[in-house]
Amino acid sequence: MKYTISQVAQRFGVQPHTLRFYEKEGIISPERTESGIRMYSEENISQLEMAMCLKSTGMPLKDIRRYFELVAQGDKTLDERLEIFTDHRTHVLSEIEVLKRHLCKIEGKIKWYTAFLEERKKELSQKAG
Amino acid sequence: MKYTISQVAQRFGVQPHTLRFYEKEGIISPERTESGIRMYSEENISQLEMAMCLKSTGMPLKDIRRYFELVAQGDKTLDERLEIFTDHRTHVLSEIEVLKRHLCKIEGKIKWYTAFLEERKKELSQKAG
DNA sequence: GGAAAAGTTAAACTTAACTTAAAGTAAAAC
DNA sequence: GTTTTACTTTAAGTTAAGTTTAACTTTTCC
Repeated sequence: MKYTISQVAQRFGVQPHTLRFYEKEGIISPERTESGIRMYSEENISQLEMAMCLKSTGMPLKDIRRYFELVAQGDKTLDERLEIFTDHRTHVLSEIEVLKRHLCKIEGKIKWYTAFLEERKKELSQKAG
Repeated sequence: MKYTISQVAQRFGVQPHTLRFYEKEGIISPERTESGIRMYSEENISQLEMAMCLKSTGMPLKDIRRYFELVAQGDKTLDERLEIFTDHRTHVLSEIEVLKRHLCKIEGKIKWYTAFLEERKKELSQKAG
């Protein structure tokens, strides 16, 4: 099964020009029909899935391009690709830790504000009663 | 205890000009000495801590400014401030979920590559042996 | 056959969060 | 007293990841 640019765009929630932009950046280059229309293969789709995974975990486009360059170079780059993933895992784990740590602070604030507002409500109803 | 701009900068791992930039953006405005030198109070420090917490969890500077504007307006804005924090908690939680979900994919790749490379190593040692 | 979608190149624009530079004055620290 | 450090303003530059516009051609779909 092959897909047109707008089908793929819709699937990934982006605009067609974004996919052309990614292509220009050397990330995913689909085959073309004789007349020059982009046709994305199933493999292109799963490449894009990986690209989106890396992107939404904070990998810059130039590093994503690098990864796909290595893929294109075949088996001799397996070690380097593994390294990219292990490094990126470390990065994602530390991002999660940062978020969790700060989440605690935010939840502390929420508790504080909630308690304070609750207290104020009580006082008001006492005065009223 | 009061702190100079460079002491504060060092503490938060930023440059002095970044703190001046935040001031220009209406986030944290320390008092000045008679001669015009910025002196950050303990309160300024804890404000900055909160600002950094919000920033590193993805809140844009303009929203951080808005929060401090509300703080400056006193108790009448408590509800709105609580809402900012509860909304932001939701945001952070969903970011953590996204990261965790994609982390699984990345770990899947790591397993796959590791197994593949392991297999290849075995084959090589068999040929050699 | 006409509308909708796809193609092209090239350049300008956008937003966020700074950074750098220029160019000089003033204050503080040792 | 001299070397840091801090101050000012204004403006331009940077990076990332697109978006928008222009201006026009070509294909495909109904």
